[in-house]
Amino acid sequence: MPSDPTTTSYAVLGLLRLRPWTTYELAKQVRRSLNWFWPRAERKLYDEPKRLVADGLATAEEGFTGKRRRTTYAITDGGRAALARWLDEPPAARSHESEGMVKVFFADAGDLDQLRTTLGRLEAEAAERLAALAELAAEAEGPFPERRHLGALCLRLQHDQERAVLDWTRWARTQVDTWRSTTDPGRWDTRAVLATMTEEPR
Amino acid sequence: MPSDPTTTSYAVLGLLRLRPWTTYELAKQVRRSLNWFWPRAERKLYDEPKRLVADGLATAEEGFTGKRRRTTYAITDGGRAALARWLDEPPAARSHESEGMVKVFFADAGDLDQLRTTLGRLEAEAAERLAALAELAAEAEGPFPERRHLGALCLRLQHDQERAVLDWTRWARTQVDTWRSTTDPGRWDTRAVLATMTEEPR
DNA sequence: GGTCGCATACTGCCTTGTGCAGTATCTCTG
DNA sequence: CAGAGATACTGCACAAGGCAGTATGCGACC
Repeated sequence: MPSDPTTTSYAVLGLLRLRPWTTYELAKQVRRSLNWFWPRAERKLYDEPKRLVADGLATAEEGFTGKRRRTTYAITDGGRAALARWLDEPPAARSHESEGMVKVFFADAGDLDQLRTTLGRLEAEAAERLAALAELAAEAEGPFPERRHLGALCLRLQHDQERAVLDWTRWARTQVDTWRSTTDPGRWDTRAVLATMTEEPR
Repeated sequence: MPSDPTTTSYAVLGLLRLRPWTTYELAKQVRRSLNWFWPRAERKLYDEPKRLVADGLATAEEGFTGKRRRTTYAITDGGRAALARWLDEPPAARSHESEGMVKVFFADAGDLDQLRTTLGRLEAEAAERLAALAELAAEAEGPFPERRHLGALCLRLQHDQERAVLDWTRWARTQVDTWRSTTDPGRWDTRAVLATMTEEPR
């Protein structure tokens, strides 16, 4: 017997609820939307629907494009029910991974130029992502116009977070430029920066 | 021959550069600091130093507390060099995981109450994390006062992102409260929300 | 008509990482 | 002197990532 469905199972199930998909289409759709807050390798998205079928949450239909085999997956009533139940459960804690921040944190193992380069790369990344989000927001017609309001809600958060990162990279750059070295911030007022985080509204 | 060190390897190496640690101490230190932008299970942190030793980047010293075995790891010169070289490499892309956002995105599989509950949980989580960050910022003396400026830089970003999430949860709540159902936003102006993301400074 | 490049549609395999259970010993407190 | 919590790990099963490899379909261009 298969173990409990994972969040990734439910994410795929959520898409299957909208319409049937082949795994290839599923993978592309995930890259457009879910990838922002639930990134999963394409490889994984080819395995996941099989598990859903094994659990009775989806069905698989074999088809052909000429000689090429093609599996289309669709949600079942049991899948729809499981999805609705899952919405009630408390979500797992958020998690952020940023190798760039690890490099900033350990910047004192290198020099100021290395730190500036890392900050520049983080800035470029944030700018690119913000541009990609703006493009998504500008699209007049997405594939599911009846779900546009939910997309807008999610896009808004993604955008605000990306904006925060971009603004930070620029601020960090100006701050670091006043340092004497990665180990000596000179007259930089560390305490003042920290204080802004303690004297804030909740 | 072991494969290339991972980001996690370098993260542990970065801490070993500061002083020698036992894995237990290492795990606790990671939870305090790195966990915010490079979260790794405690289990992994027990394996990682062994690989560093195998690669010649660290050394292990067996010790005893009474009868209890205890391994203390320390960085080598090769480790210090590898760490400095690693700082030059472009960092991997950031990645954010939020099961809560997946639930918001697929909220149309459930009702408004479920969506409101999920938003409430996301808000509580963000508030807790923000409070934890404020506490870290308020600490007069951390274990490495000479690295306080780097900690402040990282803390600032973490704080700004958390703030963005908290503000969003509250905004989202007010918006959702005007909806008729999860599938019908009523007079809510989806287009206006999306427009704010396209008409912005870069 | 042919072939080149890109899209479609997967599978295998190895490594990384998570979560949980289990096994000790040490130290402090009442 | 018992019990609770901290210290210090290991084993195992499963989730997930990354890369290479194997096809076929289809449209563009010569």
